[in-house]
Amino acid sequence: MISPQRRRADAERSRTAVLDAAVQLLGERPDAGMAAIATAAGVTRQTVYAHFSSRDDLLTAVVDRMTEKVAEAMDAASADEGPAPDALLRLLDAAWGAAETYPALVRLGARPAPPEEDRARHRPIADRIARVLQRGRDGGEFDPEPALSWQVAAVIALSHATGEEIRDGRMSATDATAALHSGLLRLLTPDPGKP
Amino acid sequence: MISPQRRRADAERSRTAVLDAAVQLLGERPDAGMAAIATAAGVTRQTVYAHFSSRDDLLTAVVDRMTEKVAEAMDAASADEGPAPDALLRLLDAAWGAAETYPALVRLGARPAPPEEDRARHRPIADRIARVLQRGRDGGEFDPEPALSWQVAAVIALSHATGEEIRDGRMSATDATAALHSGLLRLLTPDPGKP
DNA sequence: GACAACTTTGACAAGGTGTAAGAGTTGATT
DNA sequence: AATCAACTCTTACACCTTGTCAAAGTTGTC
Repeated sequence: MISPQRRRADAERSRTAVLDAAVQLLGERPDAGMAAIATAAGVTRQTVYAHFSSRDDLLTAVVDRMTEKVAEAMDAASADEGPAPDALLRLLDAAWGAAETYPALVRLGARPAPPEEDRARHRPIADRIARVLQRGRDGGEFDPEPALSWQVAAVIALSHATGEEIRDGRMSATDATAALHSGLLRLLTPDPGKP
Repeated sequence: MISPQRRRADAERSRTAVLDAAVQLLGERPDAGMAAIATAAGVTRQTVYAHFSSRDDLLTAVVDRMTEKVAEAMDAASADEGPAPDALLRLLDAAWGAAETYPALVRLGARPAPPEEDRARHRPIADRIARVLQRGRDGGEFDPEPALSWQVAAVIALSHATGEEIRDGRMSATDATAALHSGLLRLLTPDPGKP
C-alpha cells in the first residue's frame, strides 16, 4: 500500500485471493473464522495475518472493498444530469444493484464500531447521495429545511429498510421499490403550501 | 418460566440480578463476556449458565426485556386517542424515552439472527406502531396506498436513523426530532392531489 | 544465480464458551 | 424445627478462535 513497486506480484495475488474469499464466505456466513477464510483462499492462516493484522482489519478491508464497488456503480449512474429526483432514484437503484450481491455484507457494515470511524467508512456513499440532494435543494426540487445530513441518513435508512422487506419476503421487489420511490419523493419534496 | 410455583424465590432473584447486570454491562460494552457479567451480578459464571443456557440465550433475554420495557412505555402513551399523527409522535417519543437509557442495546437488537426470529422479537413494538398507522389509514389521515408493513418499517428506520444522528452528535436533539416529526408526517400523509 | 520477499509448517499462549461432578447453602414444606 | 429439594459455588476440563513466534521452504525479481 505504501510503495507498490517494492511489493512482489505474488503478495498482491495472495492479498486479493484472501479478500475475495472473505467477501464470498462472509457473504454467506458473517461469523466465518480466519481459518475458514484462509482455507477458502487456498492459503494458510498465517498468510492471512501477513496481509491483515487482525480479523477486524480484514473486516474493514472487506467493507471498504464493497463500499468502493458500490461507489463505482453509483458513479456510473450519471447522477449529475436530469431532474434531481430522477437522479436520486437512479443513484439508489445503482447502489442497490451493486450491494445486493452479498446481502450479509450489508448487515456487516452495521457492525459495532467507533461511530466516527464507521461514518468515515460510509462516507463515499453518503457523499454521493448528499451531492444529489444538495443539487435538488438548490434547484427547489427538494426541501432545504431539514439538515442535509438528516436527509442523507433518512434516504439510506429507508433504502435499507426497504431492502430488508424484500429480502425477508414480506414484500415483492416491485411493490417495495415502488413504495420506496414514492415515499422518498414525498419525504423530500417541500410543502407546496408555504413559500 | 414453566411453573412459577415450583421455582424458588432465590432463583428468581439470581436470574434478575444476572439480567440487570447484563443490561448494564452490555449497555456499556456489547462484547462483554459471561465471566464479566457474572462478576457484575455478584454470581458465578456457572450460575449464569444455570439460568441461561448460552450466551445467545442471555442476549435474547436482554433484548426481550428491553422490548418489554419499551412496549410498556408505549402503552402509557394512550395512542388510541386523538388524531393519529399526534398519537404516532407521542408513541415514538415514549418509545425513544424508554430505549435511550442504554443506547448500545438498541444496536444490539440489530445483531445477526434468523430474520423471522428477529422479526418476532420486535413484534410487540411493530404491532403498536402498526395499530396507530392502521387507525390513521382508516381515518384518511395516512396514505393507505403503501403496504402497512412497509410503513411500519419506514417509521422504525427513520426513528433509528434520527437517533443515531443525535447520538453521534451531528444534530441537536431538538433539530433532529423536529426533522423526524415533519418528515414522518410528510411521508405518511396522502397526496392531496389525487382522491 | 543470488538475494529478498513471500509462504508454509508447526507450535504456543491467551481468552472465551460450554459441560460436568460434588460439596455446600438456602428456601420451602410439613 | 427438621428435612428435602432446589439452588449455588468450587474446581476442573475440553474445545475453539484469535494472535504471535521462529525456522525452513519456495518463488519472484534484479
